[in-house]
Amino acid sequence: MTTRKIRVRFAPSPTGYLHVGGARTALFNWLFARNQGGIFLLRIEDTDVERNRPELVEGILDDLKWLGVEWDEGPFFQSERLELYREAAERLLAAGAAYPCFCAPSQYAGPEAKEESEESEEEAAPAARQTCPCRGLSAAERDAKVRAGLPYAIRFHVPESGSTKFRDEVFGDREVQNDEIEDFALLRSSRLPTYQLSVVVDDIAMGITHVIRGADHLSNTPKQVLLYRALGAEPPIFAHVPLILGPDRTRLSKRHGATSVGAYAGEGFLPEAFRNFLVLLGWSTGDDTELLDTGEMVERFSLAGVSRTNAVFDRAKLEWFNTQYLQKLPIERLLPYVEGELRRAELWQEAWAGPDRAWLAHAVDLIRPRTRLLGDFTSWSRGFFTDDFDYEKAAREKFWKDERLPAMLEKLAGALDAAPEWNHDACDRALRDLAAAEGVKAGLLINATRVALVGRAVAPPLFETMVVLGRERVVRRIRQAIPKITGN
RNA sequence: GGCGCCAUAGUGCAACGGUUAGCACGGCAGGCUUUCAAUCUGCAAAUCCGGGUUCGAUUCCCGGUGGCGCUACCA
Repeated sequence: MTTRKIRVRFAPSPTGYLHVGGARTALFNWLFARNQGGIFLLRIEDTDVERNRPELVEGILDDLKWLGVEWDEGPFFQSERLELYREAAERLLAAGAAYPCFCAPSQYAGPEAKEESEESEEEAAPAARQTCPCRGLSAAERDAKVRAGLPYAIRFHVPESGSTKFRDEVFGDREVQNDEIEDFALLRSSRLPTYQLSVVVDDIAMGITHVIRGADHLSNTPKQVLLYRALGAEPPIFAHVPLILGPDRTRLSKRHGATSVGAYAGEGFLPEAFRNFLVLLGWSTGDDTELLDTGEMVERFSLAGVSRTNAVFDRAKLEWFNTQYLQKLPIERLLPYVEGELRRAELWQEAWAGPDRAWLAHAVDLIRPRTRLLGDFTSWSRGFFTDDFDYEKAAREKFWKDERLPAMLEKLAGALDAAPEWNHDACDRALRDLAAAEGVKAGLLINATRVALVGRAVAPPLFETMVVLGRERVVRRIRQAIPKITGN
């Protein structure tokens, strides 16, 4: 096979945050590089001055790091390599592979014009391939226009016959007739390169061997292959990965709610869970394996396993993955995430990093079977970490109805206060003895007490909760709750 | 409009000429009784349509339909 070292790249443009589609592309590139012992580099495609937002770059890098996708080289910025693209364009111009175009940019209709033509129904222009009139200009005419100071773009002269072939590891060998390809722009009249030019120049310069990117680039690939050849380079191997769609099967966008990686990080998803979910969108191991740790992912990833079908982003499944990781993550890996969550909620206490670390671990282990997101550690389980919590309405209505409760809870508080020991069995015995003496089912007291202790109907088992909270707090919270029950 | 790609339960994937079409999420129904968003059990649910090829098509070919993409001096 090839002796050349595999080199791949992820090339986002800072026109927005890192969205899930881009994240998945980055992940695939990274996995492929790691699997092949190759190099993964990062390149920022910031050649569109209009839409470019430099302040967004840092966020994109942060999101990639959060995901665990780390680059070996870069980030490289195209805005710092403009001279390279200009030279390439000039070279193609000199070689006759490109020509200056003096047309006004506006005469190339954008999306709006397209909609208009739909309204005017039938009369849609049969426009096959539109050839720029500037292509036919004689050398003298061109010189005259240039000398007159007319602004011009540089356009690639696509061969009028023949076909262009390339290899795609996902979609197979492709072939496109050249007469289907329009003369595309390489350099804008502002002397800034278009994507088509800069991507090829850089991929050549950076020795990229495999271009793994979204399938939305599939149709434009022939243009780039033409450019590689015109620039005297061998095209890389391509691998276009299917798109990620929203639940309505249209391209994922803000309309579908959170689409940025950062939003999911902020919502309390674990990076390992998010990554696992992402890798299975458009790729599979070939068997029924779903839970894959980083090592397994790297080991098993291959372009052959990439699907050709667009995938719908399913948040419910993402939450399931998160739940899985939340349950299985070793406590020492989970604790830092919980700490972050508690800090955000302003509930963090320094002692939990020191002497009370074991207590925190105990509480987290008790709470986690019922958690799906990190936020669950500060929402319904808030009462474990602070006295400042409230009694959920649904919980009060469901478990604080019996009018005998205030009296019984007062007795329970007394019994617990006097219990010879403070552990699961002692609490259990104290409560059940009381229930028996009062002639009520233990469940009545258990459920009412749970609400008194943490304010929720859905919460961990009671006696372990008592152990975690400690005798003093348990007795106090039961007594504090009593008046609220009466008034209910 | 033109060109292209894709098509298995609601969703993500398996089955790459022969299976009762498998797994997971979600859904629904029960169990547990110390709540449920925890847990256990069970159930429903798919090969887009029409032609071929073949002893045999989810699978190969053609047509249709649908979805998506591209068709920018955006990336």
